Amino acid sequence: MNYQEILDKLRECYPEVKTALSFQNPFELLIATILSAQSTDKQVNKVTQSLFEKYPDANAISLLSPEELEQEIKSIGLYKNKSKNIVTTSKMLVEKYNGIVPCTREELIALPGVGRKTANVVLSNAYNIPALAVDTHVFRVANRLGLTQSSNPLQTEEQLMVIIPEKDWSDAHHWLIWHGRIVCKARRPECQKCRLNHLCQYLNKSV
DNA sequence: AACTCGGGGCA
DNA sequence: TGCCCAGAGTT
Repeated sequence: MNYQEILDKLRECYPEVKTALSFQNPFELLIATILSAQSTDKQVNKVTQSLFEKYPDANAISLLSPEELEQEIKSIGLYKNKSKNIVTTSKMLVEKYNGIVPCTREELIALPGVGRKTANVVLSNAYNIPALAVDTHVFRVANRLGLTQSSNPLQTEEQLMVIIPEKDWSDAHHWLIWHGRIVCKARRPECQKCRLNHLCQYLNKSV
């Protein structure tokens, strides 16, 4: 399998690296990424605009009750868990890190609501620390294209980091997500429109 | 490994 | 009306 050919094709298909959650500072990116779990980026962007206007930092959100935060974010779904986690996370940021989002994977994952994928997003996008975030799209698309042969997201992450140059980890994350959302969808992938179908095994084999 | 959280967008 | 969404925590 020619990995480089697939990666070149992805870069060609998605030349400008699009980030659905384009947040400037680490705190906003962290909260937006926690909120994005199983929710669409449209839903998240709609909620975060007013949220960060009223409560711009960890200290402000740490003073809210989970019920108060629920009212701000209830339109995105899964809001009870997310409200509780975000308030607790904000309190931990204030108490342990002086309100600053930490920049190690271990410290990030220790925050409630933050798993490996969210931690990697913050590391790579907010702190420019090389990390390859694997979500459901990346996991599915990388397997279908034959970039990986993986049974869980951590395996996908490890295998992709071997194949892809470190400088491209963040870009590759976005290529694979965009491809997964637009073409290589979970249920009804549009293989006839896919510009990688000539070198993809998913069309001929059923994965 | 399976289950739960969930309102809103869209066909 | 039914299906699905930039995951994480619990059992």
